[in-house]
Amino acid sequence: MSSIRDVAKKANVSVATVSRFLNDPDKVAKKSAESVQAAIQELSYKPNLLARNFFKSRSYSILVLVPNIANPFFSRVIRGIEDVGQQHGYAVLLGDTRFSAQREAEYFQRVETRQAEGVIQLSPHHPGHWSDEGFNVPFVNACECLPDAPYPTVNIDNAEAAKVVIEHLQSLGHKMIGCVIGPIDESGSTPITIERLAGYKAAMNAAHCEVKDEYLVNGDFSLQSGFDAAQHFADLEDRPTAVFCMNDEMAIGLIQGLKANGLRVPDDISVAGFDDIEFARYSDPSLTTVDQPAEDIGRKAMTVLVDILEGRRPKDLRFTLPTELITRDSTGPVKKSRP
Amino acid sequence: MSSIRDVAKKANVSVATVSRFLNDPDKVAKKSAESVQAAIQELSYKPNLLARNFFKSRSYSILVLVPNIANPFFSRVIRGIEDVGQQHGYAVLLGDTRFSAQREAEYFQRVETRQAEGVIQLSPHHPGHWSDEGFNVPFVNACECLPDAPYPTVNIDNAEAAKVVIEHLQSLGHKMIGCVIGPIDESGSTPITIERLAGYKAAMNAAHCEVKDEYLVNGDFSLQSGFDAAQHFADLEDRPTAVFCMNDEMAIGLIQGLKANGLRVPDDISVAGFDDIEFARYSDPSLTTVDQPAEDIGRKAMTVLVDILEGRRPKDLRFTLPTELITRDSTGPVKKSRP
DNA sequence: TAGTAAACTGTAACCGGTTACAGCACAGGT
DNA sequence: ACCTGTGCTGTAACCGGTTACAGTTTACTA
Repeated sequence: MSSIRDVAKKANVSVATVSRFLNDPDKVAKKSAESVQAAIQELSYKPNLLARNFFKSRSYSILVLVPNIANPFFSRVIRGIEDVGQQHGYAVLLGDTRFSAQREAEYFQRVETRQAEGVIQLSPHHPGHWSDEGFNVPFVNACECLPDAPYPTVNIDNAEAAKVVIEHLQSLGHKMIGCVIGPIDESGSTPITIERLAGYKAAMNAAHCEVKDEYLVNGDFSLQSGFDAAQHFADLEDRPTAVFCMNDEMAIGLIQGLKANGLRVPDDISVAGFDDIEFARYSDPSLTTVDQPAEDIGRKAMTVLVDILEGRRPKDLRFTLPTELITRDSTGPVKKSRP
Repeated sequence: MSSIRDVAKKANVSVATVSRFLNDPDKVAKKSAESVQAAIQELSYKPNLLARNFFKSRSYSILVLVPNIANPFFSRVIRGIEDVGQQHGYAVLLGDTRFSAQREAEYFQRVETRQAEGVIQLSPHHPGHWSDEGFNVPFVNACECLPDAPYPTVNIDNAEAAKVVIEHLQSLGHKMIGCVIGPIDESGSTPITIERLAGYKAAMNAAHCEVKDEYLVNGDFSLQSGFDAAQHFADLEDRPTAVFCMNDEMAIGLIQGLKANGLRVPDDISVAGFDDIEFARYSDPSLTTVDQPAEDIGRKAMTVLVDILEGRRPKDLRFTLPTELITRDSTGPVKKSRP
């Protein structure tokens, strides 16, 4: 494998000239440039970035911590991250944490040992949890963020988006509206569940709709948990006429579960989801949901991280991206009476 | 940021001793070990892996090239890769190529410049396409592989799996069986389409079922292309009684499209997919499909690559993992006559 | 033609680990 | 007392780039 010194020898110049040619060709005379170029060709020389990065003490890599890579919403966020990273010459190291704090800590080692320069975390876990120096690590939190985080966050207005969904259901005449929530934790480490729940309750209160305990069902964002929730609602005496699910997977699972219980969507019960994953359009009925700009969230998060890494202070700590209610066929007007 | 020399000074030993302590504590005297340990603690020293990797000329990273990260099947493969990588101390660099040869080439630079030691490619593109030295790069091809590739491949027996699906449909009485195929290219760069098509044709021929041109519809593995294919079948005079789709997304799209055309699944037309993504179980009707061991494919591919990187010759070049037909509700017996 | 600024080039130190090699201390055998 | 082997340690070279600094050439001006 040829090195810069081989090229220098072949081109009859010094290593410094070769290095300069590679980094800023304008700095070397035309004649030198030509012979260096020729030597590089001939030896099919490729600079060893391990050496360059070592000297510069930079890895040009960033770490993405994602709780579940198999979730199509996160995949899209990662695609956005990746795209901006590639444009700026940063590689993306993938860390699928599977909701395990231990795995998070393992991956975080990469940053402490300089293999990654910064972190984008798609969960709300604070880097301070992993190491004393956590706070100094270039860090951006996306998707699920604590509202008072001391580092940049990129997400949406979850409460507002949930409120818009509930208001949509209310505009169709629904008053008894259930909700399949995400994992919830008193310590406040599950902000999206908490925020979307707050939006749900705010809209319910504003319209003087009662939020009965039995309207709330715990889920874990999986298809199965949505399916299971259907049984609960089907068994209720005073069944809600509409159910808001905190993501599309649970909504799709719920719809199948309701059908399995002989209930029709939206005739007997309307269902709304959240995220607008691609499958939402192709569920039966197609799913009313909230479009999150997943790729844009990723792009923004990476853009902010690149800014930090290149020494530009981001103007802001809070980046809130717009959402859009996508009305499809899973929500419809409430039926006055049941047959 | 403290270096190994700082630790050596504080512990009153040489840098060599510190290095030895870090790499093989048994090699240093107990007394030295203790004082080095204490110094490391005190300075909260973390070895700079950029330096270590540079000296060893290793990056302990591998590159995964994936045509579409948003596809849940690929996500699962990546999860398997990642898992084994983490176990062996390798980081996973993600390269979402979006089917672009140019992006593939850009990512491949990472290998040429030593930022990644090897490549797992989930498409059938030969590394020789990117660079003259491509052949020497530790390389494993998974998921979609050329049958005569000179490098290790990890996948399933696509022809056999497709044959099993068709035989299942035939056992239900179907003779007119359509097929929504993947992208196809005469140059042989689309092996899964070609192989699954071969399996389909083999089973059809074996049962003396005619394969009419109009039974074959082009798709691109997207939900939308499945949806669009429905129109074609709905318009046919001699409509097939069953359709095999080369992946689950197209099957789910097809089912929705058929319903939109007033056809019932499976009563009017049976539909089978391929991959057994999580959504297959929750489509309506639930989807008969072929389970691919996605995570295992990823695990095996990474295991083979690690073997190569650590100098162990893999025993084999071909790794074929088992598939399983999952019979659900989207396929049913053919109806003798239509109303 | 000399003088000076600008353009270019080369030497060698440097980054922070690893490791070959030589050296030292000590135990045990003769 | 001497030799040998074992266990541990330190010195310094090394990996392949980058770059400060000094030196040389070229171009232009007076």
